[in-house]
Amino acid sequence: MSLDHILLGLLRQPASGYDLKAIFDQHMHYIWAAELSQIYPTLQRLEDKGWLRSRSADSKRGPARRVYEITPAGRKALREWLEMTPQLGQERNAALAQLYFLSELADLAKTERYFVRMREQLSDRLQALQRFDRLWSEADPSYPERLPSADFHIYLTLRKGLHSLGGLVAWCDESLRMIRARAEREKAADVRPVKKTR
Amino acid sequence: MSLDHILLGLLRQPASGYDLKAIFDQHMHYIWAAELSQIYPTLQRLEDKGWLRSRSADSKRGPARRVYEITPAGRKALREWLEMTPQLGQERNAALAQLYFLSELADLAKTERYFVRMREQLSDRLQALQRFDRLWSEADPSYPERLPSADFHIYLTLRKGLHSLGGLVAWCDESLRMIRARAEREKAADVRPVKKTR
DNA sequence: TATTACATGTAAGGGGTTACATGATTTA
DNA sequence: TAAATCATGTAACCCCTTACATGTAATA
Repeated sequence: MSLDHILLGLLRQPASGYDLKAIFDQHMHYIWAAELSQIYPTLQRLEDKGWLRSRSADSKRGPARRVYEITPAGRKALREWLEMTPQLGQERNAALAQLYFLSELADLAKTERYFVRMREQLSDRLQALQRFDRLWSEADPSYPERLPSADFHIYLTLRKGLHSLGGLVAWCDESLRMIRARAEREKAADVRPVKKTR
Repeated sequence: MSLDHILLGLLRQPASGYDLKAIFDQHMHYIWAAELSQIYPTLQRLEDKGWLRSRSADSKRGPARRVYEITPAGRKALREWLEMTPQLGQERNAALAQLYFLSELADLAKTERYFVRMREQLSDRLQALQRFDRLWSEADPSYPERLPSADFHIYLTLRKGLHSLGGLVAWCDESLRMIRARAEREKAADVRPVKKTR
């Protein structure tokens, strides 16, 4: 049901399916992903439901655009969703599941590689958010304390990304320290007995 | 594909579908969720594929248990999955989407309520993890530095939970401070003009 | 001339949830 | 005697992804 309500939220401003895809990719990628093949039928369904209305508009190239907009009934549904308690979903973290079983490989160097890669991916994302944060703060004198309400709420979602990615990068660093200390101990425990038994 | 490999990982120890459900709920809830209605057909499919084998075993009450176990081919598939780069999925965070649009309600008290509830849910989870962490550390003298390899990897997944939940609770606290400061300013800006225009 | 961007869709299939069906044994 | 636990499964449905179909206009 979440995609429905996200589309309602975005369609407080009129937009086509194609436009919405661009918004998902450019501005909401750290919150929700959606493909065009899911967006188009969802828009039709929401229009059938009376939560959206659409009109045809011509485009410069390609077929005519279908531009959707929220209706009063849609706005009511959106507000009801927003009044709900925060919708925390179940965890489904494949990367964490890999780590859970990674001792199967019986090779600490593989675990170290896992964290090196993980850290790279996370810190790329973190740096992108930090860059966005910096550009915003430089461009907008009201940032962050006196932002208009809509921007302030978006700013809070940005802070979430910075906090949780920051925490995860710190986790990687801590883990790498522990893994390397363990590797040292393994090496020491491995070499000495061999020498002794010779 | 992740559930397949998680089941392979768990079935290095023999277990029935019913047992696996209990493991998901009790030990893997912060990593992955699965329902019995998904587990049973998946086990059959993995057996057809040659990654699992099963035998019938009688139970004290209810129908006979079907106990599954990984095969050498399954272990190969598991290891290949573990060698893959960490499988970070796309974000799909409904609660964050709610916050993104929450200015629609035009009521900072609603935003404050959102964070109060969010903080409750997160700190419940955090406290459960902290409690588990504490009990483990008290029960196991090898904790955490000299844990056996399998336990050490599970410990690292636990640290992830502590880091990211800790970061999120800090985010809630920071947000609540900012929201309350904003509410103060709103009140000040609201009351004075009214008095003036009278 | 080939690729990219614009623009809308359908079809097939995978992954997951909710509800239903069945029935024995233990506990309250 | 009713409820909870043990135990296995099927059916219908929803959400999402990948692949396919179609065509125009600008850009490299």
